[in-house]
Amino acid sequence: MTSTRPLRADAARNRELLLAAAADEFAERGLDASVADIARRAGVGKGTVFRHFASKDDLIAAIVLDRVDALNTIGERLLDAADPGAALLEFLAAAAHQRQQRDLSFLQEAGELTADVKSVRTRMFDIVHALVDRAREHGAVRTDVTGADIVLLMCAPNYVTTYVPDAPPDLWRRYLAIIFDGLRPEGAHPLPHPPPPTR
Amino acid sequence: MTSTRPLRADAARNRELLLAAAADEFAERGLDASVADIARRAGVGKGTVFRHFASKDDLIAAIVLDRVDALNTIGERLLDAADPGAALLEFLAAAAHQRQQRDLSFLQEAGELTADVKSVRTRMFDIVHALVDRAREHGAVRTDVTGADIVLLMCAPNYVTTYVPDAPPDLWRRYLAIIFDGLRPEGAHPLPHPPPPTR
DNA sequence: CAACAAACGGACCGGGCGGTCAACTTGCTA
DNA sequence: TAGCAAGTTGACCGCCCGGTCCGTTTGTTG
Repeated sequence: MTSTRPLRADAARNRELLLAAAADEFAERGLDASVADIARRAGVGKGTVFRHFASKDDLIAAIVLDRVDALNTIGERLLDAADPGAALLEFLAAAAHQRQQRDLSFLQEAGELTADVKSVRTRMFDIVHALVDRAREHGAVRTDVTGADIVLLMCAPNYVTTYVPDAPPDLWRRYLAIIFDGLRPEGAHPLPHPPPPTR
Repeated sequence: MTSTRPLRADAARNRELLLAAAADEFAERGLDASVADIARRAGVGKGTVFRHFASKDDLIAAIVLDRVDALNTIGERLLDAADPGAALLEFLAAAAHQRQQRDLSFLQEAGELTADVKSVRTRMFDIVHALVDRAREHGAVRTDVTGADIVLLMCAPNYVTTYVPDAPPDLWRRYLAIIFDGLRPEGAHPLPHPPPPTR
């Protein structure tokens, strides 16, 4: 355990400024927004970025960690909701709400991951699987979809809206509704391909 | 009209090699695969790339044009199919089949587009709208989805599979089926957000 | 308030990118 | 088959990126 003494006041403030600026910049310009731009947006020098985060990937990982962790907290709370179908829907809404798809792609793409990131990811998978299992048992979701399916479909609502310029901020709700209707048992047609492994 | 005299034999061959190599490279590595890699894969020098295409964007545009055009041809053929619901599904399958989502994102993102690209795009929108209208009138698709919705959802099946490493090549069929079930009238729940404008 | 470590900032570096160019090769045609 | 335009090539250019480094500033502590 690296017993780390508390940050100096200005350093702590800058760290938060950086995280916020980076999140904004990534949301606007995608993951290849430049470190220099992020620093400028936060009002600090570029060197400061690397004082707080070992590399750009490290900065991204810090953001992802925060957000997936927040999502996990929501998910865990929903695990004993009265209506499992509504709980799953709410979880997916929460995921879409904070443009989670970039986080997800980072979680998958990044070659080797920190232990932190790995653990938060498997925890998320577990939660999704549990939510889906409960919803399925409750008859709220068709019997042939798995947790792995939902993990993949999770960021689709947000993704499709990236194609419309100046999209209204909650257009994703429309596509989440359509996709969720496709997950319901009513009117389900058999699926032509087996699900991917759980991993 | 630039009345262009026919290409020399080796030049024509190299052009095809380049288009094929670029399509492969873009499919594997995404749109920021380097021009140098594309040239190497095609077995030509880097300068040759720029003799055939004014810029990297121009090369991308040429590929997109080809593929969207091919898709349009399929779409037009499907316009007078016996079963409009099946026709729409088949169109979406054709779109997913050739990893159309990168094309789509280029069509939308690229700031200013060639007249060619613009025309092929509006033609595609028209075709999708016609397919959807027919399917809706036939009762194969819920009444509250529009052509614009389908244009957006078109590449989602492919997109979601990009997250699974070593995905089986037609895993997208599974997610197309789920999404298409969400488009059917049976068991449709009202949508919480109006559709985006047609443009 | 003195003094020191912690934090900061921006010039700087190496590398890879898209794109250019001039010397060289090659397919076509008379 | 001779000659030339069309085509090819890879070294080269300028640019921007992630990351480093060290002289300077600043919060903290006794």
